[in-house]
Amino acid sequence: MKTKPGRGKHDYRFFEDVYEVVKLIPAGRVSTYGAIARYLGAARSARMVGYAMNKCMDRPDVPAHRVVNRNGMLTGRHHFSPEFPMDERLRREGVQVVDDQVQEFEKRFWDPQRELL
DNA sequence: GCTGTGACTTTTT
DNA sequence: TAAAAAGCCACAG
Repeated sequence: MKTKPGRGKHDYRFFEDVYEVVKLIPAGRVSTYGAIARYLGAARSARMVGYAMNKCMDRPDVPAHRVVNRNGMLTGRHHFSPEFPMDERLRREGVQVVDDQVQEFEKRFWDPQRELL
């Protein structure tokens, strides 16, 4: 991803690239804000990834529930609709979640840098 | 174009 | 070991 050809550096949309990566996360797997930020070449912009997620709530095509913090904790569950909670969506995909914590997080972790190359 | 902000992460008390 | 502080930066107003 990163900057697309033909698109000036000024027009670079960080959020758009975040969404693209998030959409690539396979069902039943989870990734982290930091990993996504690193893959996009903005290692110090992990917060921005979370910020992007906040804005993507009106985008059904972005599985924001598969993005957690580096400890596998569902820090953003309160931003989801109460009728479709983050942990419930994950469980439906086969991810065990106990007390806002992804179980076997290291095995579920999906690193775009490694998996996507 | 300056200011505040945040679904993070790392370092320092 | 747990809590607090500090970097970090794209985006919105």
